[in-house]
Amino acid sequence: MKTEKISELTTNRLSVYLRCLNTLAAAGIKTVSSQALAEQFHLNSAQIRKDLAYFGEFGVRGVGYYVEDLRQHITKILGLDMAHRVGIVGAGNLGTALANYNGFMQSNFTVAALFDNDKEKIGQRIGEASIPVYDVKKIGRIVREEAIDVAVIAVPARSAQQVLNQIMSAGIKAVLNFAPARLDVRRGVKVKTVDLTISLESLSYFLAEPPATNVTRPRSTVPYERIGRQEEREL
Amino acid sequence: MKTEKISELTTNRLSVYLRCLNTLAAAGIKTVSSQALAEQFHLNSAQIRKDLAYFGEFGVRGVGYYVEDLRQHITKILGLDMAHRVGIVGAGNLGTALANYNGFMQSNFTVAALFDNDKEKIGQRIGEASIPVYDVKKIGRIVREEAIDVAVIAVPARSAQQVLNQIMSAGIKAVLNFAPARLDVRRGVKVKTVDLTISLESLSYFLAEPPATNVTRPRSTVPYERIGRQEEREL
DNA sequence: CTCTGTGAAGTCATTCACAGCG
DNA sequence: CGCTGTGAATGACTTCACAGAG
Repeated sequence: MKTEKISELTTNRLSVYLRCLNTLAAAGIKTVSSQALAEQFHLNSAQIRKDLAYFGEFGVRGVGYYVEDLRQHITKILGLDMAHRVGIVGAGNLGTALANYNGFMQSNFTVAALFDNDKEKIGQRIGEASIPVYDVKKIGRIVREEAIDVAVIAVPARSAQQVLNQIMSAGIKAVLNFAPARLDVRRGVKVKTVDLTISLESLSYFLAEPPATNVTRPRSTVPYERIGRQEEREL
Repeated sequence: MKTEKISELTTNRLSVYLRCLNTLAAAGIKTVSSQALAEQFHLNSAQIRKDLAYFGEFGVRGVGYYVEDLRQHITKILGLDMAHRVGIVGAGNLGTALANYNGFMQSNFTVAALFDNDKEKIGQRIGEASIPVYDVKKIGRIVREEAIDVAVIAVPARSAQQVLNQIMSAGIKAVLNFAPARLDVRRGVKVKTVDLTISLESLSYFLAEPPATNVTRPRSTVPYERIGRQEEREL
């Protein structure tokens, strides 16, 4: 355990490891070596050990890791032992789809509010969970009242910066952004951008490529689609 | 121009450059130097030049790049001069939201079909564009009939591999996957995964961090949120 | 004897810095 | 003289390989 700075690549992989451990736990597996984990999920065993070693010595030499124990450690490290409350800005197609998306809950995230500037939508309630839609101007107040700590930007690119500014002013420190736009981010705030335009255009390049430069991949079966040195950059 | 292998990071950035050039063109700017481009959009000028130089010598020494000319070159390189037809598998919240999403069209993508296994949904038509929902079993035929060349996976994680297999059997070579799952990919097929679980859990880590390791960012204003060596890995 | 934790080596990406074209 | 295109330098991430704990 060395107190270096933790790369985002590492935290992304911790999330993957956690998912793998959940699978193992569900299958009743009690212990697992880094090598077994690597083989089963197409990861690299040294990388697993190194990632984990940043946070402590969780393994037992000659044995491996205790699945349940490691699961709890990673949950704690990722802060998933704390509940998070999410506010989604933009109650359009994407925003409402995300509000109904169940994948949030599994990681201890609850969608507490939607925000929009459309008079028609404000005051409505969305989905089975009946999540209220507030005026986007009230972000500050609602964030406080609802103890929201994570924001999602699901507005058109042209409004994204303005929305982000309001979000940051409300004191939110973690933002998931779906707008295909460059955003200026205040220090101490973390924005993760999911840019579908870039993803699609990059796929298009792959299709456009004349020869088999396509054979960039080392194996035909790819490790968890390589959460490695490719892709998953900040935007 | 050296015919090396092109990294996905480069193609991602080409998409960003294209977006920047569109902004410049809309503002009536005719030429731009790599340095001006870098400053305005928080990029690195050497990287821009290097990325572009992979594909040819588009610049003019002493002048820079002709905006319109470069725009067309990048459009061609990314294969965005060809129309793409998209099939979305999974007509749930996310799938239908994506079907209605307009951002696709701007890059010459058209959503031609949705697929689902829910009898209730099959036969319906979704959204303003009235996109038909087909039985997921008919992927092969519809892909042929509708000349679909890009697939989107918007189904639960447990079905994702099976769906991908059908997609690959239908001859699709480019896939955008939203299922938080490890997928085994056949050689010659490109899968880009957008894993919201990982994104969220990684954000959670940031919130959980006790000290200011938060200050990972070099500048307070971040270059297009750094499509660099951080994030944007394959999953 | 197995498997972790980790220094060292290797690989890949970004940035620097400059020769040389226009 | 300004700016591109690019080799060289730097930096970041991954993988190797092994000492040593259990």
